[in-house]
Amino acid sequence: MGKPQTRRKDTRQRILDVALELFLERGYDQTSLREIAERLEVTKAALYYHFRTKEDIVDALVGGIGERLDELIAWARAQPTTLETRRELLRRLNEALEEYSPVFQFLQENQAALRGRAGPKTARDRMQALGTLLTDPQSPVLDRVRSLSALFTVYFGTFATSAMEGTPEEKRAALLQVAWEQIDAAHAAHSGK
Amino acid sequence: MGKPQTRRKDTRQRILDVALELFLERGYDQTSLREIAERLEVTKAALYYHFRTKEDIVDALVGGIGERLDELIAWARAQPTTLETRRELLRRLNEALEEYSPVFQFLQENQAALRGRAGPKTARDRMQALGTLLTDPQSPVLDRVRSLSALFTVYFGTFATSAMEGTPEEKRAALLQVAWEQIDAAHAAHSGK
Amino acid sequence: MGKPQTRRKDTRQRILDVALELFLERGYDQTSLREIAERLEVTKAALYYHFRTKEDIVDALVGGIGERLDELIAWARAQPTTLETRRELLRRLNEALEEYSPVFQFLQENQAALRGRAGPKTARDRMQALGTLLTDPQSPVLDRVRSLSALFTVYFGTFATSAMEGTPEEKRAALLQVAWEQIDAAHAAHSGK
Amino acid sequence: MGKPQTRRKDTRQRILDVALELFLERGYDQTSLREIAERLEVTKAALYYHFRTKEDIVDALVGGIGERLDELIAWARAQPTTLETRRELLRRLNEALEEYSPVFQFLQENQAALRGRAGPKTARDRMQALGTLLTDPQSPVLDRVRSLSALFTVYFGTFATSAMEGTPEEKRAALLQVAWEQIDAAHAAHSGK
DNA sequence: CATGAATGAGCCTTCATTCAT
DNA sequence: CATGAATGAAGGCTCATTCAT
Repeated sequence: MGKPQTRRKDTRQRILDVALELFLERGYDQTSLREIAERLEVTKAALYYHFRTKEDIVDALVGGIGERLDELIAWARAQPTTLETRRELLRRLNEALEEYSPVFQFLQENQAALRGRAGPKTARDRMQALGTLLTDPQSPVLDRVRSLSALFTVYFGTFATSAMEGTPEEKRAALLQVAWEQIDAAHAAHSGK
Repeated sequence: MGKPQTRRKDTRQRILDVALELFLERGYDQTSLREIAERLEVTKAALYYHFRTKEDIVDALVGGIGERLDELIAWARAQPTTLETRRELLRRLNEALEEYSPVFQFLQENQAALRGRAGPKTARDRMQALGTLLTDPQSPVLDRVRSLSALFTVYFGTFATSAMEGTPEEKRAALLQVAWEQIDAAHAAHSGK
Repeated sequence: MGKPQTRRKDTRQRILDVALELFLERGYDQTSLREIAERLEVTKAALYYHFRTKEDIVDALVGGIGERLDELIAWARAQPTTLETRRELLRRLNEALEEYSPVFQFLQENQAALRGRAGPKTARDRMQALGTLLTDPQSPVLDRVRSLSALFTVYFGTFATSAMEGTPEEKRAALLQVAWEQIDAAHAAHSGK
Repeated sequence: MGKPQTRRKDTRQRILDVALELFLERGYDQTSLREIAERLEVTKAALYYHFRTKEDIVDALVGGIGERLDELIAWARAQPTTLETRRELLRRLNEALEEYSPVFQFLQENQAALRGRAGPKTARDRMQALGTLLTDPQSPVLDRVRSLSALFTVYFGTFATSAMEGTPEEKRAALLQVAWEQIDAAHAAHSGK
């Protein structure tokens, strides 16, 4: 009754939350399981009851996002490669990025630390897949760069605008509009020929 | 007495080369001084003759780039804030990025690992300074995003296009043109008012 | 009410079987309770329902054999110290060894790991007791070695001949005959004087 | 001047000595590197300067003995398979065993703990090779057991007689004589046919 | 210039064990 | 009977760093 000895059911989720928190604060390699355990006020061994290794924590953290993007890619592949599809793809990508924002930031900032693991390898593949879906393969370099630029705008802009003034909706709309202008331009030049 | 004995092409530089190589291959935190020493076929202690700490190696690696960018920022600040200045700023930024390409990649991929160190803190500051120099502070969100997008295009495009087909010159030109279009648009909307 | 429900052939015995199996495969110290539980498809905690500690499992495993040998020793002590008694002692020892063969092998291969535990201390005592029963204390070194050799022949031969060709009966008979020849020789020299 | 800070040259050998000492006292698995380091009054990390892993310590410990036995086996193979050769083989084996007595005891008592390592696999092979060299392959089971028994006598007797009264020379002579009688018997029966 | 030897801190991981349910 | 969750202790190992030579 004195101590909060509640056998919490959601320890697993709490571990993930705190881990992400610390990974963002101090970086993956510099975050030890001891620190995670301490902030949770459990022992290191408790973490190992829920996750077999430190990497497993990362996997659980980034797992959802992978599926989310794969769905997105699958959806885009099933659509006709029209300008409209591409606009919608960027919109959905922005949506996904905002939903998983902290995890994306974690992946972004810890690329090197996670190299060799399962996650990031496919992360790069996914970025590439998205790039391909936004570009016509036979289009000139200039248009391919425009498409790439649109992707960057949505991808990095989602994080970079967080410090910018303005309402989230306003910024989001601006991001999408700019990205759209870029694929519009890529498309126009190419199909107008 | 004039020149150093150049026994093996300057050990200090060889250390930096190998360190960067390994930092890019395996990440900063996952690269131990032992590995660097082994690849160089010297002892760990030898590294300590040339650098006081592991961080000192990073500092030496990213030192030049910092000055380079600071010069760039200083130059831009000394210019009138015209469209032409901004175009030239992007051009020079692209030049700097290509010159220091591997170091930039290292900084990019190891953000989290280097957090808290001297380098990256100012790195973020510099990115921000560049962003500010490309935007008019009182311009609407949409234009600020356009400028940001121009910066991303040059910044990330320099790395991302390395796998793309086309000659380096061609890709470089395309990158700059796309970035220019974006600040042009930002500028036009704003000044046309 | 009479018989236990024998739900799955007596869990306690299954634990012992699997434990012995694993102790032989991987060694006592290298076998964790987790492994035992996993192979049994129960939880670790279930083991603790049946055995208070890991050592208790060992004790249950080697318990029977201890009593068996103690009986053997008690029997031999109650007999006159004749050649015939010694022959019969070796025969019964061989019988016991074959009956408990895997447990003996376990004890044999894990002597060091079990040191300090209850079992093996007395195991050594028993070996010594057997040695004493096969030798006349005042006999010359040579004859004492002969008796020791007879003991080794039965003791280690039981395991060592398992890979040898021939029927078990044949090998067993050979083992005993050789051991007998040795105590015969020890006896003859001594009593013939 | 106060503390014995002498940078001792022979730390590597001291590690091996203390390791063997502790492995014999408490068993391989139950001896931690911390304990070895403490008894040596150095840090654990110092051990790792001299040996890459705990297993490497074992390898260094049992390395010499392997070569010793391989030489012995090679020598025996180069001789004619006469009774005289076999006698001499047993004599030399006894010599080797006494020379490396503690290491043999360590291998003997920690068989299970060392399973899967390099050492013991070949240890078993060597025992078998010695067994083969002492027996004629086509001889009857009884004679093969006699040869095996001779091997046991020398092999285990070397350790088992350490507690027995009598001078070392006396015991050694007795051991060899008993072993010889056994191969003599094996040989006589076989060649007398 | 450079090395061999060593340290102190810390890391990830595993283990035997406990206990409320 | 049995489990899910957790603990405390310890283990093997690696790392950045130091220093006498």
